[in-house]
Amino acid sequence: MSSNKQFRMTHQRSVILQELRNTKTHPSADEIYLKVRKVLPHISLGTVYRNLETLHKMGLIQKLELGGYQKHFDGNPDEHYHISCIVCNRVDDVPTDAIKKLELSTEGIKYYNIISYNLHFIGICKKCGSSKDIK
Amino acid sequence: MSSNKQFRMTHQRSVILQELRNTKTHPSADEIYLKVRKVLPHISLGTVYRNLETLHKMGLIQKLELGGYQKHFDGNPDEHYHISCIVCNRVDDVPTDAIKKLELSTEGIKYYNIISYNLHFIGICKKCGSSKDIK
DNA sequence: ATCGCTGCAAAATATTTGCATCCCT
DNA sequence: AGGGATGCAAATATTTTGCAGCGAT
Repeated sequence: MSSNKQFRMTHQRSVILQELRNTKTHPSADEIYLKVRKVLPHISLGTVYRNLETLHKMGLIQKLELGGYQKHFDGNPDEHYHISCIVCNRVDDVPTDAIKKLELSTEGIKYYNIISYNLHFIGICKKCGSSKDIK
Repeated sequence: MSSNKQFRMTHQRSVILQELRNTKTHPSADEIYLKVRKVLPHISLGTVYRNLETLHKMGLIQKLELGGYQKHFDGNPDEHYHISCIVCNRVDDVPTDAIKKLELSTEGIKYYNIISYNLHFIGICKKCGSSKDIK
């Protein structure tokens, strides 16, 4: 009824998806744009944004809204958690087994129909932590 | 040494803080701007942004980066969780006792020095859930 | 042959910043 | 008096969108 749109797998879309799958750094849209341009020099930033949104709707990638200025993207669509460095903003995966127990009772939440939750860790990465005053 | 700046409590800053403390809706910067203008008609949006940042640095308010387009602000600086509606973007507090147990083992995370974590719930609020096709 | 997708550029949003002046401490 | 804060406006930064032509199915 509502959204029966056919998604196509264009060359641009495919290259963006491959780039994300081959990267562990959870890049932002403009970082993806710069990388993809090495393969497709004429691709536009608008196309990158549109494809990231589409790939997200297709369930093939994750759109990470971890705060900060930009959104980041993750080629792994399976649920997992992230940790980001408050100094350099890098984003890493948190291995699922790092979380011993997450037991929630959402009975106290009456006004909402809960769909999911995000657990996002904030810290300082080894690189930034060891270089205290090197900006 | 590094940041020994003296913060002043100006009229504008005070009004913004009061507004946030009297509001439960976790407003965005422009919503705060519109409300504060009723008291201070000549305040500028830049001043609102600067003060929200400063009040955050002073530890008096929280800056919520819950994804989505804008940042939201919370006059309650104490740690608590939030839930937002994917339809209308409203943000509510999650009562602490709604969380039965959150037991984490962060031993699996080696590369980071963990400072904190955000637990952010996503759902559909009663108002948006009951009106299925009313946009 | 559809109809979604692309490149380009302009527009829309959100936030930051330079500067002269103001005013809290 | 000193230096942080303000108002105004211009500048950034990020993301979205209109449009004519292109191309996947």
